[in-house]
Amino acid sequence: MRVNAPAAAGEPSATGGQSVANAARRAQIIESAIECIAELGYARASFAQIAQRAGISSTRLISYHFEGKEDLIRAVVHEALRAAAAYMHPLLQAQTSPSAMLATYITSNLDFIRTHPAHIRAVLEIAANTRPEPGVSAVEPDSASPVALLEQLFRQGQEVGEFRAFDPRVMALTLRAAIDAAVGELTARPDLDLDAYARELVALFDRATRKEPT
Amino acid sequence: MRVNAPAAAGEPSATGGQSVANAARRAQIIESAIECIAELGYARASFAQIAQRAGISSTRLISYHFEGKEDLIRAVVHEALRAAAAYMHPLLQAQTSPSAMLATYITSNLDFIRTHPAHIRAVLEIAANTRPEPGVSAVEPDSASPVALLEQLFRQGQEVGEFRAFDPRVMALTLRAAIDAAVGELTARPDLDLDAYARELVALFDRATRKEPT
Amino acid sequence: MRVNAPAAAGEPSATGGQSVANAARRAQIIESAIECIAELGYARASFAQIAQRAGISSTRLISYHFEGKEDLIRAVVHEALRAAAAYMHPLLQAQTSPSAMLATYITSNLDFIRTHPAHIRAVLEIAANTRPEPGVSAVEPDSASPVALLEQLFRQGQEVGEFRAFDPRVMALTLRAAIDAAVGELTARPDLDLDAYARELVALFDRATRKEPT
Amino acid sequence: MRVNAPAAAGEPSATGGQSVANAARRAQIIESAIECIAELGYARASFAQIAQRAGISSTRLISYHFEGKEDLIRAVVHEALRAAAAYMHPLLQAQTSPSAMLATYITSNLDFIRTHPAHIRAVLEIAANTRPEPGVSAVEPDSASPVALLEQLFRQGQEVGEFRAFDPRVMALTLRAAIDAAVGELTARPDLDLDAYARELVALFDRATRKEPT
DNA sequence: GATGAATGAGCGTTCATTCAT
DNA sequence: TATGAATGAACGCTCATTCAT
Repeated sequence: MRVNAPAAAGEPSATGGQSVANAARRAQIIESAIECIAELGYARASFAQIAQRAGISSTRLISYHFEGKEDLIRAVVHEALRAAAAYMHPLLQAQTSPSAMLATYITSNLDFIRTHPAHIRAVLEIAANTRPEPGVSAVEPDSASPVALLEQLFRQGQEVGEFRAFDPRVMALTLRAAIDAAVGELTARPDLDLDAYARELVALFDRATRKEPT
Repeated sequence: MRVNAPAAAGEPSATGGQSVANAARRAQIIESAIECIAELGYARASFAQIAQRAGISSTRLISYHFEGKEDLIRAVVHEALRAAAAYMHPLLQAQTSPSAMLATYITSNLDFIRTHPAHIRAVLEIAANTRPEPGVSAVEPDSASPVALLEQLFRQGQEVGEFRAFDPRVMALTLRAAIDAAVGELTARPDLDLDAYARELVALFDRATRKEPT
Repeated sequence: MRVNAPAAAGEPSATGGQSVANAARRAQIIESAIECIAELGYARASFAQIAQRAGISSTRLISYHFEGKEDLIRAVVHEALRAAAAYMHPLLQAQTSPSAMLATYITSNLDFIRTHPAHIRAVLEIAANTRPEPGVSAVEPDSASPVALLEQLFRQGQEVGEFRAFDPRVMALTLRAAIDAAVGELTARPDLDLDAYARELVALFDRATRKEPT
Repeated sequence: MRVNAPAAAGEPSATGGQSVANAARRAQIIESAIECIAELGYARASFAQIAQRAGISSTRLISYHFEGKEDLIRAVVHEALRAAAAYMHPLLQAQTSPSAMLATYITSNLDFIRTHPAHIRAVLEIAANTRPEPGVSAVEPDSASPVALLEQLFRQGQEVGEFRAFDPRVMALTLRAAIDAAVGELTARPDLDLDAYARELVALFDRATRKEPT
């Protein structure tokens, strides 16, 4: 008798090759989950709500395509970060200096927020509601996390002499928090001018990082 | 003649003069709630957990002293902000310039975080998990909110010519987010050097706000 | 150690001599209970609601003056029936024939309903929601119950030859039910013409009971 | 596209085509609810009691098959009235005159009471314990209510000259109340002779309605 | 690949009542 | 005579998940 099998027989696991139909269903459920979490908040985004919004008759379909709630949440975060990276990465790659990349990071991130507010809200809800198991960020496998990437950017700027001396991790945490705070503000005030917000943040972090002219 | 009193008879309401014993119990429950929320997260901080941690026999005692969960949460937020203000206010009042107040705000806030991490974590959990009813911040009556107070500080600094021209609200949101991010970092890395963190933030926001020397 | 004492020491029992202040409090609570039951229904007429409406700070005062909920309910029924009897009895006594008494019973009862709708509604709510313990009517000590009194009236009318032969108990139950149904109709349609209703019922039961003229 | 569907996904709704197994479970739960309400009274007929009597492991199964308690109660009333109508309707249709229909209504209704006492008791309990929202009978969609149907019968009898002039609504309310009172009497005295009771009521309402011979 | 049926645990809340002054 | 404080039990309801096709 099977006891501790992680996935039931006949059900697609989170990893490994799914069929095309499988993948389409998964994407549909993930999309529905993103909307639910963004709109209702993490706590109220139950399987029932997600299934209903996805036009699915039974919550069973969710547990069929995902190993459990945790698995679904992981997929939601993965999808949101993937979409953000897909939008921002090309723009960042086109920049030639760390300071230009910093400005582009802020601007393109707020652009992404404008076009994908639900994705962002969902990730923030999840991040706020998921207990970090000791030493493990629940959101990301750590080294590829947004904060780590920013840290790396700041370090590069310091190495090439464009940025002053500061703790790259503190600066990275602060920048991420600043951008995430813009999401909260946008939610509270939907008519917020994100372009102006971006310009403010660019100026703020430009002064905060730039090496003073001699 | 009172007709539609919102609170049930025989139970102390949230407002109005409680007896000493009453107030002590309330404080005990609030303290227990703060610990629970900080430790378990908002979602898992059930009445059962709170009662258990408070050494109370039944959850009924909580509903007896508070009108409902919402009322308890409100009391938790109120208590946490009150404690923070009680710690920071005297120090802020002792400063004579906006820039000095800014540095003091950051430093004293991180000091408070060090000594009252649970209070801070609880408020952040609550803020993250409470849907803001349109136009109404669930956490505070708005005008006295931490962000609004910072906004005022920045405006004063601009008026006296100490700070450069920037959007005071964006700066205020960013500073609050930066400090709150420090709480998250402290949770993930308990050995974090908060003094160093404070120095980094002071330098960061000093440069971000200060009018350039001519 | 006291175990099965029916009433706590120092507390007035339901029977026996209360002081004047005691009686006044009891009356106040009974009045409040009547209003609550009539307005909210039996199920929602909790001690909390009753105490609140009575302007009493604690439900403890109710359990102090009454042995328990059952005792309070009994007092409510007793008071309502007493008030009805006090109103109707003199009018009934003034009648000289059973048929006149029948008409007066109907008319005066609907008059009482008009002036004391809450009393009537409360009794009906209680009657509907109290399980009759085997062989015992929960509402009344039986022999003095409204139905029993009507039964006696019908029997007298038959003995003096005014009423035809019929089962007095069926007729009594039907008349009581007919009058109680008027209360329900009045609740649903507050503008109901009770005088007309009374005339209809008088005609109905006059024909139902009267011995046909030869 | 469905957006605000009231029922949770994955659970069968009260309306619409259920599967056979679904319908059977629903019927089983309804039956258990009828017995519980009839036996314990409305207030004590909790999900726990109903589930226990139905031999169901958890109350969750009830919330699974019904949208909530209100929905279950609605189903109980519907089922009871349906069963009564199914029994009485053919017999009523076979009658050719209003007065014959009146007698048949009384007789067949008491017959139904004899064979389905729990159904009747349950409906009466529900009717007594459900607050009628202003203008809306909680029990029935009004136009098809038992009282309305009787009203129509009396009106027809008046039109064909069989019944005297009286208010049809008062007569209808009185007849329904008279029959319902028989249920109460049967509960208090299980050995009641319902045939005799029916004969008494037939005679009573025959005299109450019939046009006097000239 | 998909589904209906079923489940135990937990939620916040309300209940009448008792304890201790 | 009156009261605040405290209590265990029960309520309807929602949760993610498992069983059996």
